[in-house]
Amino acid sequence: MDTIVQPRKRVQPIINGDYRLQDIPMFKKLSEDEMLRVELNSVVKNYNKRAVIYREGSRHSGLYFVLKGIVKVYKIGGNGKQQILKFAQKGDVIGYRSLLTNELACTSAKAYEETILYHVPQQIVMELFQQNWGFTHETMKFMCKELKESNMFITDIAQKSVRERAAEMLLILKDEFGIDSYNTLQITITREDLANMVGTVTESLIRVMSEFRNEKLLELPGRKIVFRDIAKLKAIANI
Amino acid sequence: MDTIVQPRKRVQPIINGDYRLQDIPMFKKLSEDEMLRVELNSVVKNYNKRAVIYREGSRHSGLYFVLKGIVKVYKIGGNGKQQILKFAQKGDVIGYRSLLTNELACTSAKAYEETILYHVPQQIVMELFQQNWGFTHETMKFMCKELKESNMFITDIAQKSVRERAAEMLLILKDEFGIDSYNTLQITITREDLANMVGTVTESLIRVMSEFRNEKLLELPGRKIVFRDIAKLKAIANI
DNA sequence: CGAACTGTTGAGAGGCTTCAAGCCTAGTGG
DNA sequence: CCACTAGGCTTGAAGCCTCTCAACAGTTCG
Repeated sequence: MDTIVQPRKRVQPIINGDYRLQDIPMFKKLSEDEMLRVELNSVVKNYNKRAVIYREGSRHSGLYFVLKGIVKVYKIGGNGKQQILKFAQKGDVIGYRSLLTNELACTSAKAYEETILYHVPQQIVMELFQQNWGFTHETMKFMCKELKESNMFITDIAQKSVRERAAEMLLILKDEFGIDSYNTLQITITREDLANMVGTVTESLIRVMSEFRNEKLLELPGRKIVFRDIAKLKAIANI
Repeated sequence: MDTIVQPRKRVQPIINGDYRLQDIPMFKKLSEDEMLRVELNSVVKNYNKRAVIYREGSRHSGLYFVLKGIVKVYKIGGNGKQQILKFAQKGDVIGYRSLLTNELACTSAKAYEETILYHVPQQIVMELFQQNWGFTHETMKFMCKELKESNMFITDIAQKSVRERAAEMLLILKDEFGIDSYNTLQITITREDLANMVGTVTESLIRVMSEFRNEKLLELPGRKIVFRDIAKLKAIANI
């Protein structure tokens, strides 16, 4: 953890067009010196599809920034069923809760497709928090965003029907991952995982999706999801 | 907002045994000078039972620390039904999300009984964040605690039955507000609000409570809730 | 090519909500 | 201080939504 410059260790992302550290809001706040200190002490990690990043109840240190790919963050309920809390993608941060509280992880994280993470060790992050308010503020804002989303989700799941929640979740995925020029959702997700996001069982989710297809709101070729009538979906979602 | 000492404005709480600023974890991290600056610029506010502190969609600035009483924090769903997100009590902070993001409030807060809050204006809080890492860290840890609780609640509400969630919520209230020597819960809460916490309708919550009474797990004299068999409640809650 | 996983539909059961009616209590005003 | 009234509490009945169980089709990947 010394501060001697070690050019060999200089990481690729800063120069690679596909995934640049500068794209991450928190890193924009760092000075050149601070950025160098981060780069000298951080590691780029590659994960295959379905590889576990960390597991509920385990100890892990530092922050993980998503440079590329998608990470599924979830909890296992008492009956062994997954509840998906979010899909983190490029620019998102995971693992900050354990870092700040020194507690064991309360969620699990798994690569949902080929994923590249940037791991910054605990000591470096804590240094940045103490010396760079802009970095800290961005982190706090990110936490606030997640808290707001959690509060909305709690209210929805407690009060809306499966049909309403499914419509809403599809629209959320659309906003987060986008659609192509044919209105095809840009994330491939299994029915089971969709159900685990919505908070229902696979069969119920499939029935609702079939309803949406029959009502010409969606097309469902293979595992793709194509939006046909976003306005009506919004009306159903009640947002 | 000048820094001239104004002894007249020195607030009571610091010396009143009932509610002392020193009891709030974040304030423990402040230097004497910082504490004085806070005191010179903050206001003690009293709220009657049912008084609104802030409303969803409104703008409010600064942090509210609970010195005494209980604050109900909730959201209104699409159908107008309340979802209670938490009961804040002595030592808790509310309103930090709007402060950090400069967005409108995404929840409402109401005094649940006679309540005393300590309001610290935005500028002062932001100064403290920038100059005192201990204060900032405590705030972040508080946010992490709420995020963890949100994640657990999402998983529970998505996967557990009303009966399980009701048992769990009673145990959470017991841990947060305590019981007296007769095992009586130290918060008086209406059935409707209990239902709004659990995420169900009043009638369903009442039916479950009646079951618990018939099974000798609870006694329900008037509006009091007396615990008779905490072990069995834990078994039902599945925790 | 076959095994394992994913997707789909049907039937049935049961948990939860809705609607309705009446009782109880806490707080208010005379 | 007491009567009154509004709001909180409770139970019943009916029906819908969602889950469970089961069977089978389609897909993916070693």
